[in-house]
Amino acid sequence: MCETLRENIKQKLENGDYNCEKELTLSIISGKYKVVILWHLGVEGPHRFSDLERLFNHVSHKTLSNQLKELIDDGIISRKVYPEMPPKVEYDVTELGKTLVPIVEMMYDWGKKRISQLKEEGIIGS
Amino acid sequence: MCETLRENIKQKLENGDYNCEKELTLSIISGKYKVVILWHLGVEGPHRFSDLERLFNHVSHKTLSNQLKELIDDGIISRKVYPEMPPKVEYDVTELGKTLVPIVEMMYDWGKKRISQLKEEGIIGS
DNA sequence: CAGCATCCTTCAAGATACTG
DNA sequence: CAGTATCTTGAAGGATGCTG
Repeated sequence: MCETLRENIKQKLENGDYNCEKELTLSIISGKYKVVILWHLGVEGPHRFSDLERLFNHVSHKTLSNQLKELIDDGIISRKVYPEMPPKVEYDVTELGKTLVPIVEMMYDWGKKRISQLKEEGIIGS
Repeated sequence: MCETLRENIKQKLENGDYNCEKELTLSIISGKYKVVILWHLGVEGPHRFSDLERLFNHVSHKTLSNQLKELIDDGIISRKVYPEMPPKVEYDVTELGKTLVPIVEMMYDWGKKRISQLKEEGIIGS
């Protein structure tokens, strides 16, 4: 739902085709790992590529790489390369990205509460 | 990104496989029209199927129908049928759904601000 | 009016292999 | 270590037609 939804929204914006305010936000955070990436960077600070890779057990290089690239394109995170061998790259949230973190945190809190509820109702195991 | 991502998350929850708090929230609001549906129902009140259809110029019956069904499954919105001819069906947010509306509103506000910024920077037309 | 069934398109994400 | 390139696939979403 990413590359093209994102492109799509951008085009709609360029055409002044609204109803998009929320779609824009959604288009930025939609993507299997983006919210979680943002949460870790926003709450815990900068991470290296391999750190992020470890956080998501089964993500492929390419997928993680793409998600990061899109977040960079959208101005949400930054990429800092240390000229070393072996290479070291750190990702961090930008100023713009920081304004998005509260939303991610609310999503986190909501999800946590919802999971507790579901457990109390016996719908999911504890 | 919906039906199966959603199923996937549910299974992960059942297995106690975490990292999911935010994924749960995202899995519920991901879907091309869900955030916008939620916003309209949450902010403006109940809507009929055809009202919603009119809000999204190019949505197909099936797609809208699916999005609504999934939101109902997740307990976010309710469906009320009036026994009339022709049929009348109203959708509204549930109590649970109401707790999600603030997040949607924040997404709306963030998107609006971001769009203004982009306009000021001359990146998109006004 | 509301919505289901069927078929079809397209695109996000995975697998795998290679590079500075 | 941190990527890119290519190829494949599964599933979200669209189009169309039928029904109570």
